[in-house]
Amino acid sequence: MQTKALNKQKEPLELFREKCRERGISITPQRVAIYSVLIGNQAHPSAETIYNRVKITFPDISIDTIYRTLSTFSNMGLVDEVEGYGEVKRYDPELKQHHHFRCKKCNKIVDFHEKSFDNLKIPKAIKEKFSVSNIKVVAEGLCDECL
Amino acid sequence: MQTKALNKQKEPLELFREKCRERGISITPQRVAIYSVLIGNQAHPSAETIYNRVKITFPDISIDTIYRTLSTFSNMGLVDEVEGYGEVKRYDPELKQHHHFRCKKCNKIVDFHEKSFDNLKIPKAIKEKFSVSNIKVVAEGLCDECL
DNA sequence: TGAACAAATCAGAATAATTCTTATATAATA
DNA sequence: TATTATATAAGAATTATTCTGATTTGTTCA
Repeated sequence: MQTKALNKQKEPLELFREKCRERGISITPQRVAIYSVLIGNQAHPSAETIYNRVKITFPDISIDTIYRTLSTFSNMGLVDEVEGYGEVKRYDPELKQHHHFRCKKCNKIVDFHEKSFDNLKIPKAIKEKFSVSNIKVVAEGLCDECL
Repeated sequence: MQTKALNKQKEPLELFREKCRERGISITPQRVAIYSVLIGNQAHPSAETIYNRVKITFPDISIDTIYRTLSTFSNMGLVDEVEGYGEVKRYDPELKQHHHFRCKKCNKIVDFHEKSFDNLKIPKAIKEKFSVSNIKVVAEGLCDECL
């Protein structure tokens, strides 16, 4: 059924448009293209990766637009910047609570869900001093390909 | 008592020398100086920060030596590279299991200890596919200064 | 619908972090 | 103490990211 496949795309794009309107952010074709690349992307892409994908349909887009747009999306809460280790920035379009496995060799980040990790109690010492908006578990090691 | 203060320095340095000998890594004055700066440093310093500290006693040291040495230390398991968000690399000399709070604004990373987080069970799906060497909890939000 | 204006884009320069290259110096070892 | 492999300094090179300035484009509202 084609309808279902189409809906998968349509829904988040409509959400995107709404969020833009709410915040008075212009809906430009570039932003739509970048957001479309992000939707459902599980690979925590870098700006460079996104740039290469968007260029296919948007050959004249500038890398600066990618960076600025990702920064805008991050401020809007449409994507998260996720932990790397001093290499390049990585972006995650998954907004539901989840956790990360990270490969120490190739820096791949893999999402996983685990209910028992979703309600960890923040220690008093931290909670009293800082304002914690999110808590996640990060497992580190070697991925299947690097093993 | 001066003795106590001195011992604090002497012990980890001896450990450092041993690890170097084990691995056949030369013990150079530069490496000793860099390791000394790291010992007990809770601030997850960057290469730049370490460079500035080491330069006080070692004015001619090269930034490249700092980078190479930190990389060597990381391979030796003397320090960990810790999660940042695409800014600069950060290093952590704390080897005991611990967890991190990270400020989303100033990128400060604060260690904390919480026994109940030390034995989280890695989900089967992850464990079966990857080799996990360490698991930690990362809390994110705003620190006291940024609030 | 179509001007007007603020906001967004492109292109390329600038900056900052990190790594590489090469010649020299030094730690380890016999 | 001489030998040799390793480490270092200096500066060039590379890469990621941001900035600048001129141009274009969404959005708004008459």
